[in-house]
Amino acid sequence: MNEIRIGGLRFSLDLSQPLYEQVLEQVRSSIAKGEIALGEKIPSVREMAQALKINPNTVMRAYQELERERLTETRRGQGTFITTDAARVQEIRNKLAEQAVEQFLAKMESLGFGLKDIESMIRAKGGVSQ
Amino acid sequence: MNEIRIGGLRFSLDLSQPLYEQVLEQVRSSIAKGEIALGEKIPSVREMAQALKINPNTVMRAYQELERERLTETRRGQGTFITTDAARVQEIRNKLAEQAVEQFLAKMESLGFGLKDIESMIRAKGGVSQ
DNA sequence: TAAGTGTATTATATCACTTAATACACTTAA
DNA sequence: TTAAGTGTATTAAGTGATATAATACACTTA
Repeated sequence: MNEIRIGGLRFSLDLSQPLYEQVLEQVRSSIAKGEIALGEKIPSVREMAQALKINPNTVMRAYQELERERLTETRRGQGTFITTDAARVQEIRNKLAEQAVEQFLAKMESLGFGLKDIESMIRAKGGVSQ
Repeated sequence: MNEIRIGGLRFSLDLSQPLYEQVLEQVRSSIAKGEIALGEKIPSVREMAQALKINPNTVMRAYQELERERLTETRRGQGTFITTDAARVQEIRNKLAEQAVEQFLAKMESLGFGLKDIESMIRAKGGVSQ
């Protein structure tokens, strides 16, 4: 539970993956899930770096990718804000989900599992709500 | 379609992932799927390296991991052979599938998707046989 | 004007991965 | 016995991604 809370966001970083990627994915998930409101300001690069105890450049790298995906808008001198474009958020959310599904099905297929197997395994594991 | 065939195995390598990991996973999948018979010999380290145009050390790394997982048995001077332990193969196959399912569900949950959503997306994508 | 933003640059360090070149122990077949 | 083919170990080197550090600049706001 190495969880860090800052500006309405939750982070837990480890060494299993590049830091910038973890920051990117966790902010992105928060946006996709609607845990952080559209138009809201997220912590500044320096603030985030200090809170997560990582280098500002590493945070920058994550923030720049978020902007490239148009999930955030950055205003020089003001800060970084979640986009107000709800459609864009849904677009990204669906794209990421599709990628996850494809990748998952490919993996399962490579192990020789069929659709029926996969469905029953998911139902068995299903600790997911709804 | 950068596919390479050697000793009943199919490989397609790229730069998106460590080479030794790709070799490992692709041999492992072939075993799990039963595409290569139990007890069968797989190409020698040097032979495989030459065919895939990679370094013998890189192949070694993959082969050693396969042996650690007890999916292969190596006999000095003779070669590397698929295990004859069918139960072990199923064990690994199921373990990998469980991991894939867990990781997938975690990812989907992080995007705010529930079980129903997931099931319908899988049915929609389902290009998998059976 | 001062403090807080995003941004860019240069340098350095570390680590995983890969290749290369050799060498050794073992097995098998000629 | 010998030669060729196995797995295995070692040492060295190069490369690229990642992360840090230090600094500077442009912009905005109070």
